[in-house]
Amino acid sequence: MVWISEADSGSPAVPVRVFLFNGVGIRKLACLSQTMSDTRKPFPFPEFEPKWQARWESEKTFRTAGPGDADFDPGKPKYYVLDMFPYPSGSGLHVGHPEGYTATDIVGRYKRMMGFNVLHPMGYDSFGLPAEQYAIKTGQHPAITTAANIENFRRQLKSLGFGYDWDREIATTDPEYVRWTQWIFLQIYGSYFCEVENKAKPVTELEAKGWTREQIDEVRLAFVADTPVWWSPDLGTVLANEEVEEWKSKGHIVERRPLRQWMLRITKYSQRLIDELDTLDWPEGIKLLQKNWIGRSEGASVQFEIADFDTEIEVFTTRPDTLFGATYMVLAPEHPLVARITTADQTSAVEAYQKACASKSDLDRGDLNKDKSGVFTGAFAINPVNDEQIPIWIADYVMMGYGTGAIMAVPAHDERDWEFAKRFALPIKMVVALDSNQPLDALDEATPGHGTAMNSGFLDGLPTAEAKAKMIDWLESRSKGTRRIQFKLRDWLFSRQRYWGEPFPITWKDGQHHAIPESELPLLAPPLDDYKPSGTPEPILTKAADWVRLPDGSTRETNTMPQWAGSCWYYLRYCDPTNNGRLISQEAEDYWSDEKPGMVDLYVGGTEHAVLHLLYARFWHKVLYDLGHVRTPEPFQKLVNQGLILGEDGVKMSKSRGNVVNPDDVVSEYGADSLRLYEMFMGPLEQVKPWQMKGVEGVSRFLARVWRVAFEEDTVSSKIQDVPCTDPALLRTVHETLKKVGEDIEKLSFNTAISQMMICTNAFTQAEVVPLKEFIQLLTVLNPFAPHLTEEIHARLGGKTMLSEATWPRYDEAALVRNEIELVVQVNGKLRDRLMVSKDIDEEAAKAAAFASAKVMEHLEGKTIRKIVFIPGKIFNIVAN
RNA sequence: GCCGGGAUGGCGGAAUUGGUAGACGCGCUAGACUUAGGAUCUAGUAUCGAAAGGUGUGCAGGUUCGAGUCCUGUUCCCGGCACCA
Repeated sequence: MVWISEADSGSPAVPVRVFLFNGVGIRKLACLSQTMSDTRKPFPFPEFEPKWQARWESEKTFRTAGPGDADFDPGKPKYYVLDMFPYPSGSGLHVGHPEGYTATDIVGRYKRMMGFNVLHPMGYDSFGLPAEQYAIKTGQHPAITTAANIENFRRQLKSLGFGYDWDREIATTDPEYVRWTQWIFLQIYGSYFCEVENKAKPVTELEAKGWTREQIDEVRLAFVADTPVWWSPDLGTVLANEEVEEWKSKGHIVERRPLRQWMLRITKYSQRLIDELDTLDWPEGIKLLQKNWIGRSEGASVQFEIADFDTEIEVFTTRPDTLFGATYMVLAPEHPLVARITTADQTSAVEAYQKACASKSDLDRGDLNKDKSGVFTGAFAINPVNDEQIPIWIADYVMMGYGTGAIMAVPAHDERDWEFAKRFALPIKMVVALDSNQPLDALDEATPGHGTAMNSGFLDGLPTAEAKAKMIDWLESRSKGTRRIQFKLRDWLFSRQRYWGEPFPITWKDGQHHAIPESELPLLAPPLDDYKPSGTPEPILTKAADWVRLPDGSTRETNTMPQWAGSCWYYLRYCDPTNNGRLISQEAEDYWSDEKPGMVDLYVGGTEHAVLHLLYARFWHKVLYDLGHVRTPEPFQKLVNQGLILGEDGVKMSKSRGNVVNPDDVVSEYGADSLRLYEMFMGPLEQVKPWQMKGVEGVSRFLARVWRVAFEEDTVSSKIQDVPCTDPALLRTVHETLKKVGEDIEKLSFNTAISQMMICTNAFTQAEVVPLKEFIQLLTVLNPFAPHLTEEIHARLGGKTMLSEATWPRYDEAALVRNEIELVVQVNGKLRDRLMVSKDIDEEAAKAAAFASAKVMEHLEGKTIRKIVFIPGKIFNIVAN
């Protein structure tokens, strides 16, 4: 039997059944279609997949009842399973999307069948630079292209049969969504970080204490600062550090320049962002990535006086124990003190060097890793421990952005300082003897390790850890330094000069910024005819003069927020997506949170967001938590990263390589169920794996076999009988399948679950009689994986209800029991025989059976038995020599 | 350079966590049904060997009655960070 449909016509096809048992079929085929391969379907999915999708949609099968809904049952346990929502690009869904989406769909459907109230929503991260670039190219407003792209994504997602609650669909560009993104910004803007309580609090508390407006602006979590930023003249915006590479690789110019920008004080949360990772069920690798990104190091800050100047230089060091070995100092070329301390005869050299550095990016600096460069300022600092005068240099291996932008150089024990000292013939003084007994005078490289202090006055003889502590105490007692913890994490550059983003809900008057009233939210960007970058750092919204100028003489902030803003909190909005009075109702927030630290039970998405989205979202969530708007301290309890799907050639899919697989093509050729199943059967979810079209055919054949167990031609197979299962082996296979599939879904081990269902299907194929009840149990556990096919078979077998609403079948422990097992007999650990024995055979009986085996005796010939190892039910090992 | 992850048949991958290596699928081989097969079904398929049997989880050692799994060293591949003081 073959099904024919006009798969490529784009309209829902009416399938024509043709039986190919004679030549008529082929002639019919030939005239109905140009190429046979396009139209041969082993089961009629082009007919039933859209049918079931339409039914789920019209019956709202996957609608989730929440607090406030009439059918809400507060007694049901909640389960929140979330996908990283897509950026709706013009090229549509990539096969990487359905990988994670199918995984969460299986878990969501499974949890529903297990009796959970499952929240499994979908939406669109629809602001962003690419939409604006496209708008510039085509002259169409980004709202139009974005809407079209969303529509295409929605169609594709629906064609895959995902059980989303479409009533909760959101897009970050929706005005109602923008309202709450801006509202959260105002909460951040209206807060400061209280160091005592280690949390954010409203700035109104400071007002009450009599702080001035200027003082408050200094501590807000959202603030304006002049910082060197990455600016792209042809994109017309600044970029975050992390975005620079991406746009550069697309051929855009990116340069460094100081600009006045909005920043968010994420650095205040550094310690909490590290500590609270421990409460989360995330891959250790991702936790480590975040920890390294935040980059905590413990040490001390030390004050160095400058000879002949009434000023000091502060440095940060993780090795205060090596202070006696500091033989020179280095300032970053941009350090504000450089101009002041440089002596007249060094000025021209210093300025030339500064200029050379300014034209280099950080990346170029990195390339010069090996070759140290620098210039002497002519000034000297005084080492606080021994009052020695040490020269002050400037060099680009010291960066302004970390620590204080100045270091004490200890060339004997730091590789970079060593190279620099060698290059410029600066003194090297050894102050730590390593634990290994190396000769102290034959030093030919830096020794950064721990050891015992030497040449260090009051520290001599102390191991590094103690020497550090003692030195800090010494510095603190003389007010020349303090214990200090330093983080690599920088404050978050939060403003962009683009059009297609949320405007800041801020106005300016007399050089001061003000929040606009909540009642004026959402503040939407005005329509513009021209989004082209002007080549200047002026935000594009500046062009909308009428919008910018307000009647009271104040002006609007013209920067917009970065794309991350919308994705920082979307998981909250899904809980209560249409609430116009609040970000999320108290009841919804309360119900969808539980005792675990993270609100979302399972979050699946790509590794590319390991440090950006996942760090930003945690930060926003913590601010909202501190201010009492949410009751969990973390957003995502369990995180799983799906592995990248490579092209058939084993490399990353890309248009230029021509190895991109379009999900639409797979769906029309093999059906949505085959695509879903294949993506899950490829291998472990987290693993990187190449696409194989032959593999899609393989799972498609499996689904066809399931179909053929039920149907012969187009009638119900005579093998299907509504009788008790009398074959214990078949019954055992079915119950093993019920057990394993459930356990494997819990472990997200979908590939092995599918393999078990294949085994079960093969057993049904070979059985003389297929008991209806057991077959439907298989269909039920297969339903989360292949929902359309299973619903269709179930309905055709007379099922009145939908499998999607079935309860998960429980396996029967009794059906799993085997009376006979295979006992493996080994001689010296090598397999010699397998014996069918009773499942609870004891050692004596096992021994008798083993020694009755000719194969075993053959290998024992001429040997003395030394030992016998018997593992009941598994192994009988004879050790002999 | 530093930090992670990985290496199992021709291919994607299994292996109850120390107990029969290669489940399941792809591919391949042979057969059956066919005018036909890129459909379906049956059997086989790590490797050497005619067989008995030997050898096999990147490589070299070690622990153990027994190692893909644990320990030590090492090579290669992938990802991240990269002068972070």
